[in-house]
Amino acid sequence: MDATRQCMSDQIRHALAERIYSGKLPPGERLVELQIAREFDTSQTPVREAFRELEALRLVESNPYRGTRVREVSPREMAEAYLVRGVLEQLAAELAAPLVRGKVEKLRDALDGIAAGAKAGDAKLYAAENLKFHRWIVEAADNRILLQSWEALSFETRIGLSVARSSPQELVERIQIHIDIANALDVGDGQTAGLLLRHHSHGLTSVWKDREANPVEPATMSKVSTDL
Amino acid sequence: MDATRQCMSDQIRHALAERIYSGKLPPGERLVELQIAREFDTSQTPVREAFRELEALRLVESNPYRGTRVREVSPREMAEAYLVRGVLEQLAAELAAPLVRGKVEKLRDALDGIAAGAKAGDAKLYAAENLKFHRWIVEAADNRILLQSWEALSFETRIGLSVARSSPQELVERIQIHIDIANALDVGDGQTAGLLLRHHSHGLTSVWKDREANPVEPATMSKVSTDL
DNA sequence: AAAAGACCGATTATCGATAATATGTACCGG
DNA sequence: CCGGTACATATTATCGATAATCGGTCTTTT
Repeated sequence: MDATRQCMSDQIRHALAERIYSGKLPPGERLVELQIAREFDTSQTPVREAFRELEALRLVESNPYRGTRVREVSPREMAEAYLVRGVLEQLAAELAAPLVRGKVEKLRDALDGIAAGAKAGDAKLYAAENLKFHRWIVEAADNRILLQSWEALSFETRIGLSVARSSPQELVERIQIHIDIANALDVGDGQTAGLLLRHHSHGLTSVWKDREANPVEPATMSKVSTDL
Repeated sequence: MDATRQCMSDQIRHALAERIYSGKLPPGERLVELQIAREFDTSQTPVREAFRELEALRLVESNPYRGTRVREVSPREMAEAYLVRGVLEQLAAELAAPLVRGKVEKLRDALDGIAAGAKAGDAKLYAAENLKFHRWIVEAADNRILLQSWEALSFETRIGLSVARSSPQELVERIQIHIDIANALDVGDGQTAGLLLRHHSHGLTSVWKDREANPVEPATMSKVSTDL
């Protein structure tokens, strides 16, 4: 938002978020207030405020008098998040389609990146470009609330990438659906793009749902409503 | 979570949220840290922490060195929120249906409350029961992430109550769709229930879409909309 | 008179210190 | 040897005071 972050608490929040997303601070890692304060050459107060904000973003978790630590995301939560993300992106596609028909150049750029990453077996590049691809669609929907809701799930999904390992071949297989999505949006077919996105996201839940004793039950996707 | 809120910042957050939801603190109202601190007989620090948490809940908005105030929700945001809520509830219905088939007693209780509120023209009752109805479905989906995403929209929708107007007759007309939704869930038809929910929520966006130009006049505030 | 700048009061952001609480460890009676 | 209690230690929660910044007002300059 601001180029010049004047508030120390904002700087700290930014830095910590970066470390968490990058994996430098792994899930479960304890965050000690005075320790971080010393590192940033500041006092405890701004650190605590940064914690409160990070907590709201669900990046960290804190209990009274017991401290703050990087949040752990269970497989179940991952599966749940992908279900939600699926319907959000479906809506995004439906809203975006009429607005972006014939104007999906940027989306195809990300598509190229995805393909490059997949074929090179570069999971990091794939993840970055994939995120760019999906975000573009959600932003194109021109619905701020939708974007915020979607972003609120970014932690789960981003963290997932660094945890779940998909084979290079699986990545290559996922190229096609992204191509189909881009094509559908290009011709203004939001229904199709939406369905593809929802299916795509739903498919990813299977990666997670069997990793725990009690997996989430996905909806029957065979007859997905295409209304509205 | 805890019955005994030991942290002052939690107490403050709780109290302020209550006031905002109830309307005692109207949108736009400025919140001065030391003022609130004095009122709760505490210092500035816990108040600031409460602000950070409320900000994350999007109940308040703050700018560095410029203070914190109760967030204003624009008609556009309201319309956007209902679109998002629609797909979330659609997903909720699809997930919940197989789990609640034949076990929707509680839902019908809320249904009775909705009908009673509508027929009596009791907007407040209608609102409360309506909220209960929808929340029951989302909880029944047994997806914590979905519930969190849904709750994140509660501010927009709850605040809307005090701004939007619906005639008593409109409320009565909305009874039927709730009945249909409950019936569909009762027989395990999540597809139908989901579609009805999405349509229902989508329909409410129209209430907001064209309101930007002509704001509500105080005189007509008696007709309070209570839906969702 | 209008624009620019300095000043003032109010409020926020941060600090250093203190109180409160949790966790781990040694000690005690059994 | 074990369960349980008191103490020591580490860390969090809060406090009171100070520094930084904003917004408006009052000059000053052209």
